[in-house]
Amino acid sequence: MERTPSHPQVSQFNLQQVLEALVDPVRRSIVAQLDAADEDIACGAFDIAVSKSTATHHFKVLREAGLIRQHYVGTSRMNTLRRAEMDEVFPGLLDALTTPQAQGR
Amino acid sequence: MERTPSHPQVSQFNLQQVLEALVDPVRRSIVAQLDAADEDIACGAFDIAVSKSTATHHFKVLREAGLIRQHYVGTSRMNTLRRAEMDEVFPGLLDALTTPQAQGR
DNA sequence: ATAAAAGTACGACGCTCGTCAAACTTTGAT
DNA sequence: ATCAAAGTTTGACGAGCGTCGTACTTTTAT
Repeated sequence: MERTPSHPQVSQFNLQQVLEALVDPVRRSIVAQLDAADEDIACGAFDIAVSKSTATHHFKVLREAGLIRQHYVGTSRMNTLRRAEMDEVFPGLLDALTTPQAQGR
Repeated sequence: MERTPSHPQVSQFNLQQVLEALVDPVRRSIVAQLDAADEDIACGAFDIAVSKSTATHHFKVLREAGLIRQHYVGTSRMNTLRRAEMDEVFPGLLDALTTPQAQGR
């Protein structure tokens, strides 16, 4: 188990990869839950209807796209939305997706 | 050949479908070219590196998602970006993707 | 009338993606 | 020491997507 996963730098953010991450509804739900929360959230604490191994996959895709940052606390892996960094590179993108307007569709 | 294809109404726009349309680089390129132009563009006049049948497929996906409007002029099928309508439903989304900032990544 | 131009429709093919179960690893609690 | 909790890894499977070529349709030009 890799305990210190690599995160891309802001300079490496790539639109194609970010969109591929955000096109999946489960992953978009994860992003929305992180955006709505004001604390980090453990992988197992999300409201998603998939198995643990599938969840691991989704978190990996989000992390590698630069959307979330992960770090361990005990056996739990905590997740943070890299909001400011994403906004810096793709201004307006996360706003457009986390709006209640968009959420409703 | 269907000469009057159906276009979704604004009330039917769906985020999942729009993102699935925009995640493909060829389709995003079509949207970008339409956004940059100030006139309608015929299907055959786009700078895309795929066959005609594949192009037809991409235009269909964009149309059914509500991103473009199509109408015939002779044998040519003209395409228009439904910018205002998209902005109304998903404010900021197209802006975020057509920014030179985002284009460069 | 004939032919060219512009797309469309239809299969078909490969590849990727989301999904899961099972086995494993690491940490923390008893 | 043991055991439970939380994720990860691996391999597999099925579905869907992007792609193409070929045949077809509709319109326009000759």
